[in-house]
Amino acid sequence: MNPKAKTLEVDPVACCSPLTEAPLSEAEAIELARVIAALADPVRLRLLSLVASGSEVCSCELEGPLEKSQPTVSHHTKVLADAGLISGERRGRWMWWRANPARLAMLRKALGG
Amino acid sequence: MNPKAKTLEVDPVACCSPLTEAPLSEAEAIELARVIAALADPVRLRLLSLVASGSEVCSCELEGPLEKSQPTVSHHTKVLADAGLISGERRGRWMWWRANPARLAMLRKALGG
DNA sequence: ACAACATATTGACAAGCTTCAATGTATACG
DNA sequence: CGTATACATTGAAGCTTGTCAATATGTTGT
Repeated sequence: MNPKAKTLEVDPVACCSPLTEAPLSEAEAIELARVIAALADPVRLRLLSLVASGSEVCSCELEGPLEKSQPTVSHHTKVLADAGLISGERRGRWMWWRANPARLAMLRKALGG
Repeated sequence: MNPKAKTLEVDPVACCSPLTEAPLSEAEAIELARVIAALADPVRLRLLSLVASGSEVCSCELEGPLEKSQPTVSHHTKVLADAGLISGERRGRWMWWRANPARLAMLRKALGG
């Protein structure tokens, strides 16, 4: 449909069997690493925790707590959204972000859950 | 004791409350990101899955499956060990690696488990 | 002591990442 | 329409990372 859509181009809730059970294939490892890399940054971890511990957060409410510039916040929300960890919805001038719990659950399962 | 010891300089089983429950502090986020960054690489994910799905694996058994040079494998084992995710023991000429399940459990918990 | 082997370290390079200023795009309100 | 607001994109600087050749360290057996 949309050839440019990068968000959620892969299954959001299943990636690979727990890495404690069987060796990962190279393809599985690449896909999993892409999601994990989205979390391998302190600013994005805090951003996600702000979004996930609330119900909905708009971008304008993130610059303050994160102490980062507006382009930097926009960049990080994009990385997290491309990894399927958050989803954004535009309402008026504001972008409202919410966490995707299933995606985090997938990660925990891949990590041996 | 050993001022050079980088491995496990932090609590291996507790880092921070689940990021779905409360916003992370900056210090918690930095610490957590350091561990997650160790997993944000396809080669290290496959390495860890090889170690964790077996009981014990020696470095010499990793170069083949990973298709990486010996220094590269050594680098990756060091990164994972510094993050507390695996532990190595030298027996004779060989380094034997095993996974630290508690460390993975800590990660899953921090990710909302 | 010497040679062979397994692993660690160093140094170097390419690639990627984080950050922000500047600019672009889209929405809302007079 | 024009202006203000919220967010996205671009481009560039500085830093980090993954990789391997070369080399060093440590261990085993002769």
